[in-house]
Amino acid sequence: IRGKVLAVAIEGKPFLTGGLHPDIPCCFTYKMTEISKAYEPQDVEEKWYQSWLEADCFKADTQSTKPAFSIVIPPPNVTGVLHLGHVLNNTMQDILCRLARMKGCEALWIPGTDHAGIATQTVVERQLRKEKKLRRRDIGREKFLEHVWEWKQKHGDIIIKQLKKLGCSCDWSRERFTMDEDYSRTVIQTFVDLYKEGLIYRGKRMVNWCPASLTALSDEEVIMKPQKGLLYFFKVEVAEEPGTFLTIATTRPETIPGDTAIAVNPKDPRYAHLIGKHALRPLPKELPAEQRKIPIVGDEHIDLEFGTGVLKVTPAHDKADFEIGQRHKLEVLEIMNPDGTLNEVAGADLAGMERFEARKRAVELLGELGAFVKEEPHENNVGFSERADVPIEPRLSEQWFLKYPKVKKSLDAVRDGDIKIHPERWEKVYGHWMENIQDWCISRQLWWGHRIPAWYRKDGSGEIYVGSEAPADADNWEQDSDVLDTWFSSWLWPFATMDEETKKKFYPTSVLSTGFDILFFWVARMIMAGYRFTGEKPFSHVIIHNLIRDAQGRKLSKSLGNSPDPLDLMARFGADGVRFGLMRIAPQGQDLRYDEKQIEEGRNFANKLWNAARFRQMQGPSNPQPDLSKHTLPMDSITVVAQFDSMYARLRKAYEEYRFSEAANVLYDFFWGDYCDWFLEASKPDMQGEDSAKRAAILETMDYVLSGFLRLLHPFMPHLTEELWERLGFHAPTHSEKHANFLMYAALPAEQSLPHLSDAEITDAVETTRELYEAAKAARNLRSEYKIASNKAVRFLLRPKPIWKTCDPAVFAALIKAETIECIEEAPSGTPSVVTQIGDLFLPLEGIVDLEAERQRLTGEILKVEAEILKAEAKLGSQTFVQNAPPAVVAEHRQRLENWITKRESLKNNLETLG
RNA sequence: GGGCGGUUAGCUCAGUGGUAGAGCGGCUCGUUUACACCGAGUUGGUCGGGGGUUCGAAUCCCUCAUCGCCCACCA
Repeated sequence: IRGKVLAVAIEGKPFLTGGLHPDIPCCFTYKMTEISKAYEPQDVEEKWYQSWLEADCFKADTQSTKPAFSIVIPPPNVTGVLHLGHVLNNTMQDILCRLARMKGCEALWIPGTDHAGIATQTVVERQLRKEKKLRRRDIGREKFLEHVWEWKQKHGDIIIKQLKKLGCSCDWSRERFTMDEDYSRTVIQTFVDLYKEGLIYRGKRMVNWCPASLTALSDEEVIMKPQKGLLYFFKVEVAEEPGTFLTIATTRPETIPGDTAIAVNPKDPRYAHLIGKHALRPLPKELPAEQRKIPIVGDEHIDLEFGTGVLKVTPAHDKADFEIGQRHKLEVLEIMNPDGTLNEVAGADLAGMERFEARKRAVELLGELGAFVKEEPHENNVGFSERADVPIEPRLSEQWFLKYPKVKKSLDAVRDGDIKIHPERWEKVYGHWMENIQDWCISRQLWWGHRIPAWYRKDGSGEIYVGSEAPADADNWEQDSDVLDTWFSSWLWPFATMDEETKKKFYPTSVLSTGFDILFFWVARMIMAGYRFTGEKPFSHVIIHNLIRDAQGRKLSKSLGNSPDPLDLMARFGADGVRFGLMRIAPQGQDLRYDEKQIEEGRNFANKLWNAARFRQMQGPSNPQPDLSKHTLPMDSITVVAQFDSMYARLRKAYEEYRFSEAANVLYDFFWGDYCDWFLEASKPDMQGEDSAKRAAILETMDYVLSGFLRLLHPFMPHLTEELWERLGFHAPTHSEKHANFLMYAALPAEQSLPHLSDAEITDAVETTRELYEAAKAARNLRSEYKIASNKAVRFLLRPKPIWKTCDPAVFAALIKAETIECIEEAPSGTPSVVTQIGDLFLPLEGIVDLEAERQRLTGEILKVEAEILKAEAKLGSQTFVQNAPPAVVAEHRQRLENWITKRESLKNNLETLG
């Protein structure tokens, strides 16, 4: 189209009227689409995710010559559905990956899921019981596992689909599952290697037994909870001294039949003389006294202060007692079945009873025997099974254990900064755990998992075979029925997910992002596995984020019903809105309180950006690759670009420290405040103005800032920015020729936007603009004082200072909604005024002004200013300050004082003219 | 019992030595052609208490209080 464009209409409705001057010939072709006023994310997000997938944007190339950046996803449970914690964690990872691509790295993000032994098995068992009234033992191992696999096929990719909705740029072609064939082979081989090295051994030890899941658990899977219970006191007779009784305090009277000693501290004067004698255990009562006779031993570990200072020792059912038993070679008497019921050893009265029932019964029995003394309320810590949420039972059983490899190396790696944990304080926690590390019980009495590659000879010879394949004469052997702890597979995750080629390019990985709750379960173990099996660290940086809590500070949980569904949030606010909203409040090192308001803010910001882009689009086509050096930039443009640069600098710093909320806030504040509230508002008059060069310069500025901002924001809000990038038609140097059209591969903007201007020119513009904007605020304040409607244009008078000469009156007028600004030399009498750095502003409102009120307002101002002056004078009057403070600080105070004094003079002057 | 972290506006939190900040909420005004998922203005704080270092402390040190978390075999 060549000619004069007066207006543009779409379907008969005027669309582009205000933006073009009728006398300016235009030459452009412009594909116009009507843009809706509010951003509607759903279609946009779906569309772009598909486009990225179709163009293979997430696929990492092992042959690439670009520097590598890699992350492995903390594999969510295959049973899982997305919760807010996943959203937080995976958004962070996505941001880092997308940023890396824009920095010119070859980024790989490996996704996958974890088979989650107990969790998955429990879910499937429950379903089986509900739907088919079957228990797993009814159908046998093989059939049961078929059910689990079936279930996994059906539900296993739910969480993966949800991650896609969130916009995660994982390389889905490399999705892994901890029970994949390759992966399983690695797990088994690992076991075999460690066994051969002597680090894995089998032994009968005290383990944490879960009577509900019927399996052993690692120490990490046990959660200590304070419980209100009772401390029971009962007495036992000393066998050698009939009539002498010892009173014992215990929380677990039901284990009395399992007691094989009484222990006292040898330093305890009350009891020391009894050491070596015997006591008569009251239960089971049917046993003859001779069989109830147990030794009284002396042990340093007995606390003289607690209870009566006499401890009953139950080596089979208490960890500490077991150790005392070891020290004194005590008999180990098991009185409990795996499911937590008492067995016949406990005696006829208790046999078959559930453990808590048995406790009550035992107390009754003691009473009947006259051995019961008293009970007291007592609070103690009881270990609960993390999964089943029932008290665990310390139990002696035959299990497989791992002596951790490379402990020292792993400790040093973090201590020496080879692996950095963010925030740093977690390094201490890590160090503490590593220093007190205990052998890891790795066998689980479950079916769902990697079966332990150990075979026992059927002939009872006790011969054990451990290997990655079954022994040749398999018929003579029986495989161990247990499986490995899930974490025994996940600790290999960073490298077991990679083939040789991938490892060469992408291992060690760059960053690992996870919650602090699995620092020991997973992170520490991965480090040790990394050093042991690859000879290298598995990752260089660990980002630890904290828990999301609700507005009341409670943990988010299904049972409390306070756990919002991220899919619902994404449907209502858009994935980008959820991502951004959450990132803005995701500080490190502290739990974050979630409130839907914050997600709403994310959505609002998306809408703000959408409309700012829409505003630009209405002014005509944008320059795909804006170039500021071709224009004479007005002051406001220089300022906003300088603000963009300093925002970008702060953003880089925030990224360096992995401070995502800082990064999000920096982006938010610049765009909403500097760009929209000030720059866009200031530039509006020039959009309709006569000066085409100026208009072009401003449009170029908008293009420059938008193009840069979209790139910087992209990692946080990938869909929306990609959409606007296309709509505005921007181009930038790309890091992938194949994906040149995608914002997601665009190079980041230059760090210096105005290299053609001198520092002085920039500082000058920024300073002047700041004064002008400050003055605008003061003027708006004055309008508001006099209740002038914000849409009403009024006349202002200005007694200018020299700086006014460099300001654009039209801009100022627009900012303060002035009909005219008339420059004057003398303060007019009887007129409300405000004192600013660009001059004294007067608001002539004849007849409306309450002079007395205005006088009071000005007097109040003067008082405030005088207080400031006094403060400043006191400061500068202090010799110690002037002598000791840095000269720059002193100069700053001097300048401040001068400004206050000038202001006071002006105010006084204006007050006088009121009459 | 050991360790770590928090305590700043009504709420959620920034702010690591130089004039106490943001968002939300509250209140007032406004539908002006980017945006009511909006704009303008305004109201909120002796920075948990006490002591110390310093010319100067929300910021560094000590101490107390309080809340939260992690670790630990007082039965």
